[in-house]
Amino acid sequence: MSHTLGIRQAQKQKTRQALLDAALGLLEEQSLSSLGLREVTRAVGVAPTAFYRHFRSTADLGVALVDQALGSLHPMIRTTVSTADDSEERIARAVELIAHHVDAYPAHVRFIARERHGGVQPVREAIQAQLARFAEEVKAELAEDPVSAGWNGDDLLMLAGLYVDQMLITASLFLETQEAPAGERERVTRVATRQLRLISVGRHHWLD
Amino acid sequence: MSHTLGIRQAQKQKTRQALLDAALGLLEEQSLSSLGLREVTRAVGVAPTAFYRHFRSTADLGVALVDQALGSLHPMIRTTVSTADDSEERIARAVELIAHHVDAYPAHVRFIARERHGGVQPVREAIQAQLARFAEEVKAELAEDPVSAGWNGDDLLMLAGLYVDQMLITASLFLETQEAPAGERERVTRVATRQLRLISVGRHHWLD
DNA sequence: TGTACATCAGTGAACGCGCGTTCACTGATGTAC
DNA sequence: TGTACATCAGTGAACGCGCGTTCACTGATGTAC
Repeated sequence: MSHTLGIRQAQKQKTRQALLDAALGLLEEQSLSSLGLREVTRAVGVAPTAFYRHFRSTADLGVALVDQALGSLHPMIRTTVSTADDSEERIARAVELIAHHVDAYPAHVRFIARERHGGVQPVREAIQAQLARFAEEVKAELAEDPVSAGWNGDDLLMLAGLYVDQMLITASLFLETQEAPAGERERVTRVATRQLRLISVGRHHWLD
Repeated sequence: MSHTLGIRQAQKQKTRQALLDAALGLLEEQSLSSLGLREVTRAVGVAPTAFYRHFRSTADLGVALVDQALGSLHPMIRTTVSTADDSEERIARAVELIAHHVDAYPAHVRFIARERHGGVQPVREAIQAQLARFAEEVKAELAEDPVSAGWNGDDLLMLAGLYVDQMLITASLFLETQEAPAGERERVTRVATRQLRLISVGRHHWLD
């Protein structure tokens, strides 16, 4: 049996998660920079002072959100990249994976896209650090592909970064289609597919 | 002689521009979503109520900032794209152009990168609309290049979007190097150059 | 050119409100014996 | 198992403060004659 939390700790974690969830919800319509501690506690239904039992500030809460949001993006990016090598079919499946992830965790995607260049430094840095880790992982995965024979490390990392950025851009575009007329989603799918294809073509002819 | 403003209108425009400039400065450390009207007027040295003579709200001011910021990005993107076709030299010059633009207008670049996915809807929409216009322009420019012979319109627009996004990402990376150890700038230059090169390679073999 | 009136960018006082933070507290949970 | 004490997540009152917005105002600039 794994470690079981006491009643007290379990309740504390539950409240903490409720604060994180409420914050994520409130961040659909504003930036972390303007998120108020009282807003968050009000949404959860606890006293404002309870906030301090879990976080020093909303910036601190933001850093915690980065881990949760990128924890969910992590498997998506890994799967997408290992899928998106070259064949038409596999690229199409990769784009579908991104679309499904946006459907499953829209608030996470929005949070990362918004705060990646947002006004709260510690959060920005946490996101950059995690994305850099992702790029390293993608690089390692690319390195095992036969297409990468003859590539040096810098170029592999460059390509990995291109994939990670491209995935975030595409995810962000899918997010916008949630409140857009039907058909927009298909358009985004087509554009994203062709962009991945162009990168794939460049990759195959890199050493020509 | 061009139209000369009266003293009153000239002074009004001066104050308006002072408000825009002050806001842009304050936005280096926060998002528009948390920018206060009183902060801005305090920085300029006018009464809070003077703000309403120029803007309905900080969101309204943000939309005005979009025009100014993208007005400065406009020539940069045009020149970069018309430069970045294929040859090694021209790609290198395009990346230099981006770096110089970031040096010249760091606050504009930061503002666009931050608010493109930021928490203020009208500003987000204004940025998306302008970037879409840029992509159309880039598409028109690409269409005249012999390399684009045989390309359909959708694919040209897809490539144009890829260039625009890539430029913003690169500009944003250069921005970060302003407070980073020397050498970071060279690293960003090298990575950006190779990413443009990979896109260029993909472009040349697109119809293979 | 001079005069009388209109315009309107910027003022300053006042308002009600929600903010972040402090503090001493309560009462359920945890621990030692 | 039962008792006595310690811990600590969440409370609720209180604070000083800066916010956005209203309003009637002032005085330099603009306009009509």
